[in-house]
Amino acid sequence: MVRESILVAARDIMRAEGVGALSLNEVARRVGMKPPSLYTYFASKHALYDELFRGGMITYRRRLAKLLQSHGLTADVIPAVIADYMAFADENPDLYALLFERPVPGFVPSEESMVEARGLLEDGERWWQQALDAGIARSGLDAAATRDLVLALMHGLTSLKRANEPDAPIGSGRFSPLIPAAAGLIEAAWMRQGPE
Amino acid sequence: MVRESILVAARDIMRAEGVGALSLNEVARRVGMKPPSLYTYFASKHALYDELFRGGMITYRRRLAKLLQSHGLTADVIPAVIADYMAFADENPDLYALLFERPVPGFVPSEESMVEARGLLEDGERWWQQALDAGIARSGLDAAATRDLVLALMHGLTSLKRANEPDAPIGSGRFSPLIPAAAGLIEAAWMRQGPE
DNA sequence: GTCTATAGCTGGATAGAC
DNA sequence: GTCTATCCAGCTATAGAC
Repeated sequence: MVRESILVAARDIMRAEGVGALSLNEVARRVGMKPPSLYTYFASKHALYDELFRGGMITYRRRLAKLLQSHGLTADVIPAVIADYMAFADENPDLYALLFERPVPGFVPSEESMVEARGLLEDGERWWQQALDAGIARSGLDAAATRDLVLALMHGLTSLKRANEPDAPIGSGRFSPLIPAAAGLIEAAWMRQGPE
Repeated sequence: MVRESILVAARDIMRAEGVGALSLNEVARRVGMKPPSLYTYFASKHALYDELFRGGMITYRRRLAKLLQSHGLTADVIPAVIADYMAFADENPDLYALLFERPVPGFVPSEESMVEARGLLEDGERWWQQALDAGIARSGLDAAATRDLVLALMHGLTSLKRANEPDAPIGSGRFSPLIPAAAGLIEAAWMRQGPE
């Protein structure tokens, strides 16, 4: 599909040069077209960004759901959730930046895309709600706040890793080895077993 | 000073349009010059970025040192450190992005600037080393890793706040109200008083 | 130190032929 | 659906007059 090859070329550019460096001229060059022909497939550069944004959200949302479907959200799965977020960022640095760092001045996702973004947040809230209801976790916060604090921790590790040592393999470097300790923070504070 | 007014104009643009949207043409317009005249003061656009990077690092480094000089790094000062990082980002979104998110493709800070960046990291390591040596904190990690994990937490909260609700006043919104809970995580896991 | 002039390149997007 | 031609604009940076 031509459409697909355009998206692939766009992602290649974003990965190599940065999300903000996407250029339709360069996309056209790579897919062997002249720039005006792209407008048959996308109404504008922002429409292309938007499609990648929505597709990326859907991809990560499914990926996270798959990771949690078997276990539910328990203490022992938290390191895997954090590691998977970091792995998603390493495997898809273009999508990670586009979805979670908003680096394109003036790009605002469409309402259709925001539905997916909100869905991801709602998924997270639901999982934490179940964990809190089941007594697996006692954070003293509501489910949304619990989700946000864990999100901050995993996003912080990942964002710093991307900015400071993007090419460090997972398992080495300053940040990915901290994942167990990060999960340990949550566990020690919220998931200690024993009497209340 | 002309030099100073150029830097101010550059920051205004970065704040309004995004760090990547800085343009020497626009800077010249704002300071009432023609673009070539800027080259009397800065060798290139990257040199301008670099000056802002180094100045921003020095500013934040001093700010953090001032915050910690009286107390040292104790459990009760951690919320203030996190809140101050977030406040620095809200007050200087241009510098925050430039220093801690590396959003400019191709911009690499000069060695002179990296001295400051490394200095900030070393300061942080030193403070945690003192806290660990004094028995104030027991993280089970070395000082550098302890610093990095706390940094991830405060950077995550701040980065998400900037991306998702940049205009929320501190005290409202999804993220800044989580600062006490974030500090509580650290405290509960590492700074619990009492027998080992 | 500031200017004009200009090189040289990039970009997004549209009109209209085929 | 793809193209040529084109518009209009932006940009960094340099040469050289004043």
